Amino acid sequence: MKYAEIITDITNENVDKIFHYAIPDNIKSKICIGMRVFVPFGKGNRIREGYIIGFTHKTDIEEKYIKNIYSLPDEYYVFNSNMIELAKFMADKYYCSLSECLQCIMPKIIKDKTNKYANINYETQNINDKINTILKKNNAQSKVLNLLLKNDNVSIYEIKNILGVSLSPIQTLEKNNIIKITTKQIKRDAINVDKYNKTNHLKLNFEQTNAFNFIKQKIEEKSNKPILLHGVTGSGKTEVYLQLIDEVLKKGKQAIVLVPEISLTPQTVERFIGRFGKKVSVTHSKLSNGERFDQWKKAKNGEIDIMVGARSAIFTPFEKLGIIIIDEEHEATYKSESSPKYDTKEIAEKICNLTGATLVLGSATPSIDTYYKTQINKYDLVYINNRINKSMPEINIVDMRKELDEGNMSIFSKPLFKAIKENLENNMQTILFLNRRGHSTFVSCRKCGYVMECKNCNVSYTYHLKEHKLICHYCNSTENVPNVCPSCNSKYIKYFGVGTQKIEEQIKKYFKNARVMRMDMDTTSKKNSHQNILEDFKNHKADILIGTQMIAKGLDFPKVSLVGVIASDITLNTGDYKSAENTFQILTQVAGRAGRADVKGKVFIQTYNPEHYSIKFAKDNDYKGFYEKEILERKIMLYPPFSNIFFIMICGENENMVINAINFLHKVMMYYNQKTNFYISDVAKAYVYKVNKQYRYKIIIKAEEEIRLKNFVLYCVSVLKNKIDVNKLNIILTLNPNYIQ
DNA sequence: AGCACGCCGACT
DNA sequence: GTCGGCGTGCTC
Repeated sequence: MKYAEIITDITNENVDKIFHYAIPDNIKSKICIGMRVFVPFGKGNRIREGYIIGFTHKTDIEEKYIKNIYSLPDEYYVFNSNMIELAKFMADKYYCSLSECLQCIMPKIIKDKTNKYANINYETQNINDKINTILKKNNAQSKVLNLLLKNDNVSIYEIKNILGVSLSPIQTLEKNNIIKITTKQIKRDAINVDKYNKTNHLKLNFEQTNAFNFIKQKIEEKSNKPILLHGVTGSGKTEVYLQLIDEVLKKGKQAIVLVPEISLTPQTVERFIGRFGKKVSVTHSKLSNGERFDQWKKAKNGEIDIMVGARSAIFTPFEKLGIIIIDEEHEATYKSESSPKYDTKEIAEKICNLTGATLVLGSATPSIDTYYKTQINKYDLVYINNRINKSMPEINIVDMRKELDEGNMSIFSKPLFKAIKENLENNMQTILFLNRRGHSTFVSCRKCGYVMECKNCNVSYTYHLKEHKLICHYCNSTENVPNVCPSCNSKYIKYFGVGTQKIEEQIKKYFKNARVMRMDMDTTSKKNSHQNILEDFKNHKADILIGTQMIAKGLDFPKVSLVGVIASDITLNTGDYKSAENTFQILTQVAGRAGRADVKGKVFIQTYNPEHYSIKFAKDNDYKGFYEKEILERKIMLYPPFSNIFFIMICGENENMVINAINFLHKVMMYYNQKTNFYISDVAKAYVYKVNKQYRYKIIIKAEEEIRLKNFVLYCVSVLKNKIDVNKLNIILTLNPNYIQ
């Protein structure tokens, strides 16, 4: 083949296409698909990074315009052909450039693989004169200086590759203080496998065995239908995963296991490493790029066979992938919120189609979308209806309106208060769940109604007790609490609403001897604090754990026999079509924390909407009932999975420019919609319409067909970009977003 | 995205 | 007569 097909690392739609380069003889024997290359690009022939996605012998470009590949920086390929296919799929599906997708798949450190960087040493006396001496000579040193004069922080590795020089001129320049070489510290904490005790397979019960056999057979049949494992909380799904992975390993294949970041606790890691030891690697967000790269290489070289990690672990480059397991598949974090806005489940499905691996999705509360796919026979379904050896917790709904009628103005209803008291007396542990951090929701004046708001974002400030400050949850700006109302000068400026801090304060007030811990964004910002809190609570160093949704997932604490949900209405009243689904899921998940050992658990759900179906079905632990009701609602309202929702937001500091652009876009859409007949909303302010001084306006479009909808939006946006200068604006396009903003 | 080219106004 | 503003258009 005469030419290499190359995608540059530039992320811009104008250059999002294949460029053809000739292959010089000296690299012909080494070059292969998926390798990185350095190529001269553009009029200045600046050296840029590129990726080989194919070879060809024909091109429309005249021979004389074809340039040579400059060099190959790596000895190995970064992408195999499946990954290139995957990147193409992503670029098309998530409307972004191929370059962006390739760079999303590859480990970030590859881009600056070495940790030594060179710069001109401007601290040296008469540095410019010294450089000019050297530059006249036209030797290797002058080449290096020319490069460094144009670019800062060039890695030694790149200098050698780009210029084709040896280390020697670089060393000489350093010795003469012309350039300075700095070393970036890369920390490598490999997992110490030895500290984990080896475990063996546990005996599966009837339902687990059934699920295991079902999936095992699908793997053997090489079925390319994904399988949903619907198992109630505490049903032992993880043990099923472990034994399935063992089956896959026996066949010489490899496994990827995805769990939500907050479930990636030491307990989870322990289960996988305890069973499979050195074959397992774990990635999580706290790893450095260097550590991540180590794992990537190990996976590529077949030194490990199992990767456990959060969302991005889906791109682990196993050559013999046999199974992908996505646990807690309903979790919103599986959707990337920044470009490429990929859905991990869709990516996983694509990878399985490309490699023949089997996709297993697991959840106690499957997403409506996924469950729907089992009902229309796109996915297989297998379930575990019972906990391993215990009964489900007893769930009580508390009508907070009645409590108020009876004169109870406190955060805790009488039944919950009594249960907390009894539980403390029995020396058992309690979890109190509230989906909101901070102390109070907002600070307002009882006399004039003035509410303290953030200056940058139009949201009310949240009062934080410990800092005694008002904190904006959108931009993190803080302000002191006023003594008098800034509007009417009255003293009656007060805190309203409830946050986790307020609950902590109240518990300490009513239960003086109780040991209380709080777990939310504010108490877990330090490294390991998350693990430390959970570890301490597990060891019964506290009686009551108060927390936000990070305590709702997968924790298994035998002494927890009581769970209280303080205000279930918070997730219910978000104005999102998924609010019922989210409420049902979070209630079921948090209730599942109660009574996992030999004590029957009790759950109290406080709500002002006791009749709401999401709360009722959660009480009865009736997923199927909830699904039937919810899917009907979705069908009537034409919400996903019966439609696709496109969320378009335009942001900018100049509000008039934003309004101007979005109104124009709306007009274009209405014009072209005469043919397509989609549902198009009016232009509206985003829920939080000012964030970080940026004004935000939105349009929402609903349509049944995903591809037509996407093409429609992209076309209309291109019309907008041609007619109006949008350089100072940010146009955000999201198909089926997790949340409407 | 960058970078060069190019076509107008201000200044040595 | 030259320097420099950034609008336009191209990149194998």
